[in-house]
Amino acid sequence: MVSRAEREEDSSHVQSNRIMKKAFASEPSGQPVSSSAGIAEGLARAIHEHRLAPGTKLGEDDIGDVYGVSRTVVRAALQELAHDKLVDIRRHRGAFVAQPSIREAREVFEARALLEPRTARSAAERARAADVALLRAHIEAEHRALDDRDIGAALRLSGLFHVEISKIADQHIIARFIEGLIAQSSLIIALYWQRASALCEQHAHHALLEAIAANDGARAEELMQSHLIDVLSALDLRDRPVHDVSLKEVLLGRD
Amino acid sequence: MVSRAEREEDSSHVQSNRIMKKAFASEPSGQPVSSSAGIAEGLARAIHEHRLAPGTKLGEDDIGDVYGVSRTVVRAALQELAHDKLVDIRRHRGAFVAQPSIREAREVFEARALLEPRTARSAAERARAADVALLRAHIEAEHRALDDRDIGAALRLSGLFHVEISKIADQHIIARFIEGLIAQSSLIIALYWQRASALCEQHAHHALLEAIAANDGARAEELMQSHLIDVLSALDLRDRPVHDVSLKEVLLGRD
DNA sequence: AGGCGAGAAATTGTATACAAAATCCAGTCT
DNA sequence: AGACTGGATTTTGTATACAATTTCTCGCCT
Repeated sequence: MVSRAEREEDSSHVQSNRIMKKAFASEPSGQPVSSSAGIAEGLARAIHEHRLAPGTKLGEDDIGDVYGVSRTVVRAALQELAHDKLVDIRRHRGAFVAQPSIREAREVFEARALLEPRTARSAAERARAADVALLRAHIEAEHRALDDRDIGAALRLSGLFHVEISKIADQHIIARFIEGLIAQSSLIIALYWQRASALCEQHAHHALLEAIAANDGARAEELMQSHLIDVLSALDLRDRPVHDVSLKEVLLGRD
Repeated sequence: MVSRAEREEDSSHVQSNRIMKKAFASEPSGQPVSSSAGIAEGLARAIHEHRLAPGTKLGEDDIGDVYGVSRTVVRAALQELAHDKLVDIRRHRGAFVAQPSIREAREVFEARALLEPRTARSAAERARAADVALLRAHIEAEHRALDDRDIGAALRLSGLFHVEISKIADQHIIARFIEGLIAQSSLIIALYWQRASALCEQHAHHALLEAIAANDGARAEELMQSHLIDVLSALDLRDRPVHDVSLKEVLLGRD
C-alpha cells in the first residue's frame, strides 16, 4: 500500500491530475478554501468560466489533492453540484462536468423565459439608487474583463448580471432558481454556442440597466425577453445524433 | 468504547431514537431501503405526511439505526434534503426539519403563483387521455386517504397532484422547481395552517381535472391561480414573534 | 435557590481503512 | 491484426476511527 504523499509524486499517474491543477492554477485564491461549500463554489466557478469543459472527469482524489482535503469533503461538494445539475454522478463511475442534452438546453431557456422577464420587471419597479450602482459596476467589470481578453471572467460576469437583477427583485427563491438556470446556461453555451462574438450582450445589458434605472418595469420585461431570445438564437440546438463524448460511450456499449 | 449494537440496547439514550422509530413505524417499506437517495426520499415522505414535525432533530445515528446504514450514507441524504430546504443543517449542531419563516412562506407561495398557473395551462393544452386518467386515479386515491382518516397520506397526495400536473406540462425543469416548492409548502402548512378542514381542496382539484380533461388551458390557469390564493388564505402568515416549537426548545433546551 | 463553570458525554466533522465495482492492460486465441 | 479474457490497478462506495465542538451534568459558590 502506498501513501497518498508518495502517490502524488509518482510521475506516472499525474495525467488527469494535471487537468484539475491547470484549471485551478489561476484561481483567485484569497485564502485557502477547504469547506465543502467552498470547493463546490470553486468548481462551479471553473465550470462557469469554461476552465472545466463539459464531460471532464472530476476524480475525487484529484480534487482532494488540489484543495488539500480528503475525499469525504470533495464528495459532499460534488453531490451538491450534482444537485444543481452542473455535475453528473454515475454510480461507481465517478463525477463528470455535466453535458446538458439539446432537450435539456431548450428546457433551461424555456424556464428562463418564464422567470426572467417578470423578474426583471419587478426588479425595475423596486430598484433603488444603490441597486443601479451595483449593476453599473457590474457592467464595467464585464467590460474590463473583455478588454483583458479574459473570456472566462466575462462569461461568468455576464451570467452574474442576470443573477444580480433577480436579487434586486427581492424574491430569494426565484433568484435561486435563476442562479441555477444561469449556471446551466454556461454549460449550454460551452456545448452549443455557434456565433463567434459574445459582444452582442454588452448592448443588451446596457439597455436593461437603463430601463431598470428608469424604473420602467414594462420595458425591462420586454428587453429581458428579447435578450433571452437573442442568446437562444445564438445557440445551435438542432437535433443531431449525439455529442462526441457520449457518442463514443454509446458505440463502445456503455452509457 | 461501546459498540453501536450495545448502545442500541442501552435503555438510557433511546429517547430521541424513539421519535424516528415512531415516525417510520408505519413506513410502506416494500423492500429495505439503504441508498442515500432512498433515505432522503423516506425522510421527505415523512416530512410531507407530517410524521416529522418542523424543528425535529434528525440525529445521524438515529436515522442510521432506523435504516441500518452508517452515518456516511445518512449524511449524504441529509445534505440533499438541506439543499431542498426541507432540512436545516447547523454546523456542529446537526440537522433539523426546517421551519420556514413567514417571509420564506410568502416567497414560496409567490413562486408557486408565478409558476403553477402557467404550467397548469400548458398541462391542459397538452393533456392526453392517459394523463387525465392518471390525475383521476390520483384524486380517487386522495379521496380514499381521506375516507381512511389518513391525514398524512391525504396531505402528500394533495401535493403530488400539483406535481403530477406540472409533469404533464412536460417541462422537467419547471416540474422540479414546483416539486420543491410543494415539499416546502408541506412544512408551511404544518407551521401556519389555521383552518380545520382540508376538504376545500377536493373541489378545487376536481375542477382543475375537468378543465384539463377538456383541454381548456385558460380555465386551468385561472383555476390554479384561485386555488393557490385559497390555500394561501388558509394560512396565518401575519408577523408574530416566534413559533411554539422553537420556543419550547429554547425554554426547555430539548424537544 | 439560582447562576456558573469544569469536566463528562454525546454529536458532528473529517480522515482513513476496507470492500466492491469499473477500468486498464497484457497475453491468448481465432 | 483484432477481439477476448482474466488478473492487476484504479476508483468509487461505505464503514469506522479519531478530532473538534457542542451539550449535558453536577458540584460549587454567592
